[in-house]
Amino acid sequence: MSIINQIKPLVIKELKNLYGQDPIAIGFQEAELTINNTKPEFEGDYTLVLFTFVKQLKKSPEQLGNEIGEALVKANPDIFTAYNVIKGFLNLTISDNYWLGFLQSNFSNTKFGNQPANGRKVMVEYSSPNTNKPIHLGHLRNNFLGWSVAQILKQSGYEIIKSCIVNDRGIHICKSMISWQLFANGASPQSTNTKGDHFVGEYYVRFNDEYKKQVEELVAGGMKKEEAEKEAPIMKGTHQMLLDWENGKPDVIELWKTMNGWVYEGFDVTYKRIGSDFDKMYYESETYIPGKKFVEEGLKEGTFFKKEDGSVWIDLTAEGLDEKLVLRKDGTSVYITQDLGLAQEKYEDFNYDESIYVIADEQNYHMKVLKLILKKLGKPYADGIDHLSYGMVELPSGRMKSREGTVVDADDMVEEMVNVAKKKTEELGKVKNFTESELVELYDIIALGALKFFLLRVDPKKRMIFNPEESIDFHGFTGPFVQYTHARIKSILRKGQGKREKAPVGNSLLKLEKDLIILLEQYPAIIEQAVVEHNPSVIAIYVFTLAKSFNTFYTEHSVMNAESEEKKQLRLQLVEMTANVIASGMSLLGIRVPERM
RNA sequence: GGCCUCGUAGUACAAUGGAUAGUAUAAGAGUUUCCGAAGCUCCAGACCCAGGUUCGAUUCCUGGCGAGGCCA
Repeated sequence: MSIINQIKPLVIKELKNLYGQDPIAIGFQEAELTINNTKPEFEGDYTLVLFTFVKQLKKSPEQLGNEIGEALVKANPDIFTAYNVIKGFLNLTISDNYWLGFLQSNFSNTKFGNQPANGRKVMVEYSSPNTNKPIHLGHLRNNFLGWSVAQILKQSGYEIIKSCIVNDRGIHICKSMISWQLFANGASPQSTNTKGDHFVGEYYVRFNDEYKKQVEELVAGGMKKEEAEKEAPIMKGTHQMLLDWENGKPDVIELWKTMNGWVYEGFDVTYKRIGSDFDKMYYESETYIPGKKFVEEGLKEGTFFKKEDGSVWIDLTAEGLDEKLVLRKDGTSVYITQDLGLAQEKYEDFNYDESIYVIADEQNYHMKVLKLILKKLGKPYADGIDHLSYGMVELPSGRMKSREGTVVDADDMVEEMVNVAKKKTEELGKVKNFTESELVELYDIIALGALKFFLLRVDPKKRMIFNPEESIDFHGFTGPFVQYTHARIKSILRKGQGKREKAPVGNSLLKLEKDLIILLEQYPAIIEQAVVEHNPSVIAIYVFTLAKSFNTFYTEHSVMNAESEEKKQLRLQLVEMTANVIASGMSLLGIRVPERM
């Protein structure tokens, strides 16, 4: 258990001893105690805020602080060595022996921070691509978030099923298909040497160009715009194709399969490159049918109702929302229909305790409705549904728009980062003895490290801005900074191999040594926070802070030329644990760390 | 029109009902005979506005202004 959580019950205990009442009875809970890191300008490691008690106990903060501080030190000399009170704050100093004991029992544990299996099963649905366009920067945020949250939960003892729902049907897919029929002349990704998803994406764009042209021609011929938009031959063809698809017309199905196949080949390359993987794929072309069945059941059971025109609805006015359409009058499904069916199917497949949906925040309302409907239907899994809502990645000018060609393509982005990594590395000239394949791997590690860190370091809920003019930095609060720190430590450890036997207790810690240990000790609590919040950014921030703290220590104190042999052993342990925790934290973000760079 | 987010240095991001609001970048000044300078040190610079609750509000509440999103 982390030291901060050990302190709380001790404080409660002393309060009880000192003031003769059960503190819980007079309103104190452990959770209400505020204990913070002591600010660097004051003496101490952790600080108890005293204002909370002042009123109930009718004592001045100074008096309270001194009484509690003295009692704590007296009762727990092995933990606390000193205290001081400034204004309403009780600063506590933790004994060096505690920190040293902690270090010695954990420094070589590469699994520090992991938790044993807890028997809970969680599905994480992420990525969820559309088969008519390649993956872009916004999808990358989704992929990295989903993968990382899954990893964080996995290391914390949860059983994880990563799933992906592919949007592979509907009018938009037909647009790409008809465009291919009209313009491709039988071309394929192979014949044009194009990545499959990009190939199909081009025909989707081509559709829109042609459609616009046809509408303009019709309008020029005297037709009204709305009518022209319906009458444009390419659009009529698309609608026909959708009908043919739903009716299973063989040549349409064949084309659909072929073109989706191309897209999947392209996606596979990208997923492999960025490290996304899934345990279970779902396809909307399959889930829309259970969705309809789901609605039928809801009708029978009475939660849904049918209007005169035959459309099916649910009334959510009692919940402060409105009436929501779940099936169109022609019997075709809307988005929510499919999602209802899919939720049911996922539960039947895996019997999960929790189901996390990594979906952009523009779907907040939709997800709220989904959960609400499932709840109204009394589904046992409704409460376990959790929307991990993330903000859009925007350009300085606003949202990315495919029509304006401002979409940042994922493959291009990765490629660009690899080039930058190569250039920067060559400039520094530290990799002369690397083989060609080692270099390729290193550039990949750095490039993806920079990209993932950049997208994960921000609170998922907040939208973030990416400026394509400035390529992602390698200095400061970045992945490569952390990776570099790791490489430096590994360099030290190569020199000090086999020399990390136990250091004697009683060694008094210098400030920068203690700062590092305190941070290391907080790692499990940080992971816990990331688990509760489903938020990888706390890990990114932590790992950066740790790397920074190491760098400060490193310039000030020598490891291999330490003042004494004991100090050297201690620092080797300290540094090894730092490397382990950096590697561990980065792995939770899906980022590899190099031995040398 | 209704509902939901969000307003923190030039820029990009943190944190917190509590001590002087952190970090990075960019700008300025240093730093390499000594374990890796993708580093380190110093120096500047911000809580949208107005009320309210509180011993204490950047944080919670209300209103305004501004940005974004969703619904029909």
